[in-house]
Amino acid sequence: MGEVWTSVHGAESVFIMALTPFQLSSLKQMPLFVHLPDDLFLRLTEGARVDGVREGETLFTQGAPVRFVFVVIEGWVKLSRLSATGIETIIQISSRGQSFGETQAISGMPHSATGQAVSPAVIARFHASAFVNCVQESPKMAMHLCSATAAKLTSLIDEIETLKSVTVDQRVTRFILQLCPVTDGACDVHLPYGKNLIAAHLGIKAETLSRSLARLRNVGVTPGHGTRDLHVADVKRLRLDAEALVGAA
Amino acid sequence: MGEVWTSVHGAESVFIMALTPFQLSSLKQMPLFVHLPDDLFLRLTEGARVDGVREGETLFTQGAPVRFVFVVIEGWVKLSRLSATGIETIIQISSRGQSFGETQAISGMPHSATGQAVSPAVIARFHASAFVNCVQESPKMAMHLCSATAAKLTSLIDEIETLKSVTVDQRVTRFILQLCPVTDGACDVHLPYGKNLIAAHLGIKAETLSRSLARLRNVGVTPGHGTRDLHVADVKRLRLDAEALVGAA
DNA sequence: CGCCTACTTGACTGACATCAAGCCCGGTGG
DNA sequence: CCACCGGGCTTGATGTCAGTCAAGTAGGCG
Repeated sequence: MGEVWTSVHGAESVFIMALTPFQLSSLKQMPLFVHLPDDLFLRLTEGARVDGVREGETLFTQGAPVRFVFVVIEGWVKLSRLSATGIETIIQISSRGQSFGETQAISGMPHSATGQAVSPAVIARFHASAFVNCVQESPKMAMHLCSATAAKLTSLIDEIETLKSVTVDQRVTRFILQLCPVTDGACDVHLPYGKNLIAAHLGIKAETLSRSLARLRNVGVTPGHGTRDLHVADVKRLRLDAEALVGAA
Repeated sequence: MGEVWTSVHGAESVFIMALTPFQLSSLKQMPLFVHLPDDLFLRLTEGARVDGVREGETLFTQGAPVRFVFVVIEGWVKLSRLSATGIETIIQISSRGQSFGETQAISGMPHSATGQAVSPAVIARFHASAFVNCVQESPKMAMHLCSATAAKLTSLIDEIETLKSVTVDQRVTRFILQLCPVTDGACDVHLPYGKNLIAAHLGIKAETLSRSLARLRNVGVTPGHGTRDLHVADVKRLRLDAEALVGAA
């Protein structure tokens, strides 16, 4: 799948005005659209476009009116907020299948955060008005939108719980566990973006992350080949260790 | 308005099976229902009930299937989570107009947190199935549900930002500012629940809250008559001071 | 090959938690 | 009205963990 997008990847903001059948079928698999009737889906995608965006490119800005609904197809997008005094807080880092702006498009609220690519990415965008029409005409679409939003709410609640009640080592461990492709045994994981960004995402400083990773060597998390690669000796054990640390806190 | 509910307040879980006109009109004003067509609203409230609940009463439990959609009419409800090791994390403390379970009712997910009254309260509850029907039949209702959810998302994002980037004194200040009935000049505020709970809500310990309040005396926040009363010398100045503290961080 | 940036490591500081008294207020009973 | 308790709140002393500042190292890209 990735290779088909590669041509887009390399280019700088290549705009594809007419979606290829492959792009359409990819989009259709996104959580927001899986159960959408075909006719509505086709109408929705008529004004849509898919583009490759460069790392660092800003998709939308906190406080700006919602003109598009975005769906991440490939790559990583950072959701962040800038406080009055210029301090950036990372709310979430999202990838494949995540969408932005749907709820605001409906409610007419402005974007509540800024979205920025933190890797080369492929992003689909729909006109907000088309999206709203689609929801208005299809109760089914509305229901799925609600479901998608519920999932978002849950993930934010998780985030709050993590921030409030979990030590640094645990947060780092959870983050690594999320990246593990298996639930048992050994595996290698590749960090999807730089350590500075990971640290910010976890609500800590890069130095602290570094120290934490050093401590985690005791529980079988060792550096891999590159600086962005880790080796986990035993995923299941790591999960258990993470729980144990909670008890200690 | 409060006085009409008082009779309910005093009683222990008095169930009112048929809603009074007054209760209906109160409910109609809740964010979730404001723009709902009258006929749908009436159908929705047919199986609904409004009850007075005692302090400490649990409305729903994390992980349990969603049987009702709740709306807080009076009082305070604590949303919390219990980790595997028995540590409670407070997600939010909600009051008048807040609702729970709507999105989960739609998506079929279980409750993602536990809801418990932390003061005597008046709560409306609707059968989840009736609620879902209502949404299915009314795209308008679906839209408003999305709006309500968007507001929730935003408030959780605020919470995350606060937890990640704001000092204790600031969090305490923000909390007090939320309670101020005016935006300018002096005022008295009454803390809606105990300091232990407030501290947990702010993600700190009771001792830390106490010390923070002591420090805030320098910016015009002084103890009032009771232990749950505070006097704010100048709300506007307090707001400015809160910003200033951000810069220092 | 060399630079530049990202990452690591160390020493120090500071903020919040923890542990431990003590205080104050609200309630109860004399 | 006062004496007395009890729990929530406050205050102090100390510990711990993460942030800060600063130096050094290594990996990646030209």
